[in-house]
Amino acid sequence: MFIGEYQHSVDEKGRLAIPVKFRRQLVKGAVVTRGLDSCLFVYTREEWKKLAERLSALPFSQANSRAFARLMLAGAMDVDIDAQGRVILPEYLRRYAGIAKEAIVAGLYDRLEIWDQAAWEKYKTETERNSTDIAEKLGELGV
Amino acid sequence: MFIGEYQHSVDEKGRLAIPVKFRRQLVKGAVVTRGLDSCLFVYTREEWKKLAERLSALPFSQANSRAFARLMLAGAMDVDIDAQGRVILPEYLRRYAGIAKEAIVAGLYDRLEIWDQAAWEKYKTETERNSTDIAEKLGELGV
DNA sequence: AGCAAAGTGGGGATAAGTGGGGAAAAATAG
DNA sequence: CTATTTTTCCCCACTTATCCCCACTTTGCT
Repeated sequence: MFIGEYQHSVDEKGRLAIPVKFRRQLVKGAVVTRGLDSCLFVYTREEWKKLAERLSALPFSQANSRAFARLMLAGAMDVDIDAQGRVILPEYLRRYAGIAKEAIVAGLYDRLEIWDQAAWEKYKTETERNSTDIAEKLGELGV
Repeated sequence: MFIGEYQHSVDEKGRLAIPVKFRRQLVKGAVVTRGLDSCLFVYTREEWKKLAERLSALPFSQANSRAFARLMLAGAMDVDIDAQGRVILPEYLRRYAGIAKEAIVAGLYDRLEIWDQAAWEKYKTETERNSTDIAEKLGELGV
């Protein structure tokens, strides 16, 4: 399970260090995808497989499920961790998440999220300002 | 398992390099056919066999399922990977997909798709605009 | 303060991507 | 049936990108 928030830099080759705490769970490989709110999601291979199977099971005769599966599956990239504990983020994913130099790696229980640092700060302050509203909505969900 | 999105060029002889990550699964040969949304589908021989059987089992009485089966079955072409990891795309398939010079090879779990680069970009931006409800769809999948 | 472990950057070897030439095979005409 | 042309396939070579390894820096702990 992934918990915590870490700041790391992305070098010129697009490499990003995975925090030590998360490495052991990802040595068998990870899958990085376009996530929501302009960040990237990182899943273990097993977690990803479950998701991909559900996506590929969507009827391919229907235009919108075809489109959805294409975005998710083609947008994904499976990556390996090098000897220094880093992964290479493909250029198109960095561009999608607007990751320049400094990135945030956050653990969200069953996945990691990778954010551009500035975007993360912005998102956090906005969310904190709205936190009472969000709390009310969570209440509606029975939490 | 095919995932990810790769850009490759088609040379004057109609040859297209298969991304390294996909080659091992296709060394035994592949089948390229006309796909949906003006792209080409690529299956392993085994996957193609399963699909072809399902297609030929479609109700013969319905005009549109007949047309669909014809599109895919009649357009299919058996291709081999050369020593450089490339396949030759027949002229009629390149014309069908509008592939000029730059092509995109996308992994969609159990098949590859080959797109003309410009067509792919266009399709993606249009789809992204229409799927602000990605979150909802992910929710439906239980993610 | 010193040691160890993690983070970061870069250089060199190796593999992948791409284009083109030539041999073998096939097709067509004489 | 043979000769010439065309097409297909295989191999070579150059360029570019990827991967692997080494080394320095920083951080945290004893």
